[in-house]
Amino acid sequence: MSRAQRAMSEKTAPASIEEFDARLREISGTLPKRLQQCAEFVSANTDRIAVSTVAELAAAADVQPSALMRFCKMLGFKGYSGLQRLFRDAYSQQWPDYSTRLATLRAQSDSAPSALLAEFVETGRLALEDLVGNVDPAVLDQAVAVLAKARLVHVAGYRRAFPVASYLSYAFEKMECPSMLHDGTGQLNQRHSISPDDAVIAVSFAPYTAQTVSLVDHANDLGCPVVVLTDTAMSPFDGDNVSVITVKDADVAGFRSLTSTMSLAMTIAVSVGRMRGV
Amino acid sequence: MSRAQRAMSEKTAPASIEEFDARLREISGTLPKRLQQCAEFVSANTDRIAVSTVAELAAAADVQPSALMRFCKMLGFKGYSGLQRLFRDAYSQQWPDYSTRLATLRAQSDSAPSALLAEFVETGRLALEDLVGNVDPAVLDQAVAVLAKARLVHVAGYRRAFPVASYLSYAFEKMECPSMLHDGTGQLNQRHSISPDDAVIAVSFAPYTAQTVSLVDHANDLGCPVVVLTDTAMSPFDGDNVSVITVKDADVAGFRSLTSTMSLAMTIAVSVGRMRGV
DNA sequence: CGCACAATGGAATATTAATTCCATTTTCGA
DNA sequence: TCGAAAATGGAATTAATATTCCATTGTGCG
Repeated sequence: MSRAQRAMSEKTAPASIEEFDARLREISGTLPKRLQQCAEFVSANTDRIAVSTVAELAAAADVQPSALMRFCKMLGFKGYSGLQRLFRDAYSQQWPDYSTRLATLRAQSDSAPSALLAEFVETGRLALEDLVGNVDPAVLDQAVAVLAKARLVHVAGYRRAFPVASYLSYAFEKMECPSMLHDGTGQLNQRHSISPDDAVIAVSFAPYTAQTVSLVDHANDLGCPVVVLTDTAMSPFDGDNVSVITVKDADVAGFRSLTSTMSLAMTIAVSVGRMRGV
Repeated sequence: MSRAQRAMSEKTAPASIEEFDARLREISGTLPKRLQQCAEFVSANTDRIAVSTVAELAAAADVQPSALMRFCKMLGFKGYSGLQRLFRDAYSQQWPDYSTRLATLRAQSDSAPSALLAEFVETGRLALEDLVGNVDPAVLDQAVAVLAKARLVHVAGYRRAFPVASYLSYAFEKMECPSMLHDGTGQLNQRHSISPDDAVIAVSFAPYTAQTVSLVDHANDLGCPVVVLTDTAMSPFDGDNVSVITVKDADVAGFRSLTSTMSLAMTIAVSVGRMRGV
């Protein structure tokens, strides 16, 4: 066993990305050539660790798998799997398993409201961070353009999507964009007010309210462009004139936090307002 | 081999996330129970696919690994590895950390909407962080206790506070708590339905809608306890039976992001529901 | 009601990937 | 320049993981 290896074996494995970075900086420079090569490649490609095998990473770094193994041990890990676990967890711990976490929450039946608040806040924060990485600017631009061109914007969203719809409607009103909220009051069917010159923005989450689905289909059949904000790719919204934007908004205690959807909705509304204002 | 499985085997595997989504939508609904369960879980947790083993994903979706394998084949993949490869390849694009992605989004000078989205997200995130530190658990507990004791909860909030009020109303309905949304439809004045056995939760931001202020005063005069969610300590809500919770929700482009208020409102609603459920 | 076929769970097997081992090469001090 | 220790590459071994298979359960139809 080499001097360097002996030196590391006393150390314990990094427990976070920060510790990993620190350790890397600490040993960098004291390493033999091939291991230095590993260090450089790894620190420049941390994103690949979670999704690559040793063989792949070794090939990409132009070293032998065994060199990478030695490098991992140098950092204090038991092997490559240890290093990989760190990066996989860092990525997916962002979206913890809510079924299990909910169980824990329910278990502490005396759970104070403030614990629940923390849960909502944390979920909302992660949802927002996720939103930034998952929205395609091109799709967003296109949605805004479509809505800005419309003579009248129809806003639809029922049940838990209704708060978003109503805020959209408020924003459009404030910016003096002609819009109409399909609120379902009195079970009146307002869809006959939709014309091909208009546009529709619909918000809907699983289980997709039948009324929303049929409204979207109706508009699509008329040749009226539709923008849908929804939760998963499994949504039943489809058609030549329909563009779908998916937002992941995790549930807490059975209720969607709506933070991401709200932020996205406001972005669209304000952008439309600005574009029309010009 | 089942009919469904035969049908898929002719198809070729999705080559992109978009194709994957399309295929998922296509077969969804025609699937047997367990495979539908896979479809739902997978489409709601696409981010986990790249970093999980079949066993892990199956456990999280609460199905057998073999069910997940059948599901993969249904989509046209040769096995789980095929599906995983698709997501691993797409993984690195969304890896740069939050602040990097945010900066990228902001910098898209050709696209005003994405810069605005970055703004909304960042503001919302800060507001959420602020919220946890600034809400007094004791006040929160007291508010929950008051609402949980009520025979009927009146929910009020107009204009930009209305989305919050309507979501509160939705949550109460779902949890089977008797509640009434004062929505102002037809300018009808619903305040005479308030009795001293009830409680009111009102949401209002500057400039405080007169209707909300007078409703709160009315309830207070009746001896009916009131919880107000508002923005500053300067709000005109006051009275022996009134407890005020302030939430700081920053503006972007003239519009409140509502993320904090929504999170707080949901916390209260769920806590009330739980307390009543006992 | 019972038959046939589809769906499912779980264990057995095959495949792939991680890890170790050792022979060979390189480095460095005497 | 030689020898010893360190470093390295690549194959062999071991562990983990994906995949298949089959017995059992559920379901719809005659």
